[in-house]
Amino acid sequence: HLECGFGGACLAVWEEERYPEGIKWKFLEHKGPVFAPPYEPLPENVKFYYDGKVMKLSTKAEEVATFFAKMLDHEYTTKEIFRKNFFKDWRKEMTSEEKSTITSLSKCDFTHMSQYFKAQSEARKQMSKEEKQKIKEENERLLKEYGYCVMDNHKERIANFKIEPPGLFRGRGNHPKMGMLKRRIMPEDIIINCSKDSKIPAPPPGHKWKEVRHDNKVTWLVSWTENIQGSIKYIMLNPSSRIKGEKDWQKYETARRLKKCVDKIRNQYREDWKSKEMKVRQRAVALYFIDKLALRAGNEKEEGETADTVGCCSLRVEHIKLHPELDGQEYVVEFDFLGKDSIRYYNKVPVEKRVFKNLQLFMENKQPEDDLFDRLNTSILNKHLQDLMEGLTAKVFRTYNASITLQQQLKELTNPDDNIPAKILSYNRANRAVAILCNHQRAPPKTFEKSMMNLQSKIDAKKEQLADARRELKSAKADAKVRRDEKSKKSVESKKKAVQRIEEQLMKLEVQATDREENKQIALGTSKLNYLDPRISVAWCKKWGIPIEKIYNKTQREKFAWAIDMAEEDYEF
DNA sequence: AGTTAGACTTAGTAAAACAGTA
DNA sequence: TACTGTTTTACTAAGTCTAACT
Repeated sequence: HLECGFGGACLAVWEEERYPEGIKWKFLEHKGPVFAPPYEPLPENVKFYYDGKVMKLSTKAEEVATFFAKMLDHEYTTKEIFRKNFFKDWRKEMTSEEKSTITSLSKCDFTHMSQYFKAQSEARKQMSKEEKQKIKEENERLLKEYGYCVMDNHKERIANFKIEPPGLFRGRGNHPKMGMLKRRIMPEDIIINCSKDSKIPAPPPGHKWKEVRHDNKVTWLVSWTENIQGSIKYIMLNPSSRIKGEKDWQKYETARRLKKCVDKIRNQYREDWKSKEMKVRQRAVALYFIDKLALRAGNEKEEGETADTVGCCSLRVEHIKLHPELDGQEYVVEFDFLGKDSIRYYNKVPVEKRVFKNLQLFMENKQPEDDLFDRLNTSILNKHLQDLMEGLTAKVFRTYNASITLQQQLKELTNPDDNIPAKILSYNRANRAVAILCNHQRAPPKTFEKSMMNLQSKIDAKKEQLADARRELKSAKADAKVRRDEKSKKSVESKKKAVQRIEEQLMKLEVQATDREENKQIALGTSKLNYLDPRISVAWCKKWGIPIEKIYNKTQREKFAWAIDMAEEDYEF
């Protein structure tokens, strides 16, 4: 309570009990995962052709073939790496006979299979209401049975209780493993984690779990090893759960602690730009980028295992260009690299002279593919940060800068005289400033142009409606002047109201248009969900009388329940 | 100090659900 | 009621960071 400043009255779920260091729970009971439905072989009449001739595939080979057939319309089935990886893995599933016959992917004809799946999905769309209802009910039953667990004294929602079905791997960007077969996960691959005194979930009949363990130092319920990267996948709780909410709260508290010492840290790294030690200078310049530009830390990645993307510490010489002068500004650094998810980061930033000179130094005698910060990695950087503040790591700067930006922008942009839609536009703009800072992008929605046109025609229609209403008001006024009776006075009043109402509607539409246009390629969700201290938003809503539902939908309100409960209108990040 | 496994957060996209309208 | 555009949810890949190990 001292920490949250909430006083003794709060007995919210997320802070009712403190565990000793590292202990995550005392009791954990769940039903285990839901497996992907077994493969259903194609009907006899759906054919696969090799080299122009019908060929009946073994069940295993057929299953993998259907994965490819389902993706046929996608551009990546034309990519060489995808095809090569797919074919290699597909051949592993073939019988020796199939292997000797099928030697070239380009001779494979999946079009009939593809048509069949298209027809299937068409049929699914055309299903009757009753059939759809039945499916919905089945899903609800599954959720009810497997979608919840008991952790300590609470029934909690599980985030992903379904095991990922087999299919073809498609990484993002230019991924060297695209097209590889993601194998089917069996109970024998699964590790169950639950408490000893709980009812241990039963494996499907005829199967066994790989292991059942009782580790209360971790939060996951189920894990398995995935075959593409060999990494571990987990089933964990929903963001609305106590265990996630508490962690989220902690994250923002760490960022708030950074707020208290960020000036000192900034002074420190500016000093370090002058250090005799190259390692210290590199660390200081990198930290400056992380702080100023909200770059990610940039761990090393194994070459050939993933797409070639970088973060701050892994920047290479080829990713920046130095301009002593550009467009009337001095010491401009031009960044151009692929970050997480192969999203391009492109930015031209004027920097301080010392930073610029240091960068020139770091780049001396290097090839484009050499590391910019050759004496630095995330581990060195984070160790240093740890010394500056307990719990400080590179990512805290992103959280801190995102949240502080939201708070500043809200202060700056909110106009007390605005109505609610206009205030919400201001909120979205503040949110947008953060999304731009963090480089959260999205592909422009496929229907974007069309939807803008629709909105514009709505606006035009509304304008005409407004003009009509005004004309009517005018004539009613004239009429009232002549007649001077109650009835015509009343008519003027109601016409006035009508004009007002339409004006408001028009304004709302125009605001919506602006908002949408500005948002074309920017994704607000990621920052809202992961970087913005929700208490800032809650406080803002309280201060301006905006219903919280206008800012957070149901899921978001569940995730941020702790903040909605905690924050008052005077909350300061 | 470097390497790797493990656990957890952050990320964009596709599918599903919903809401508004013809 | 069917359709269409928008919002929400599901999905799972791709990061960060710690700790154990060498």
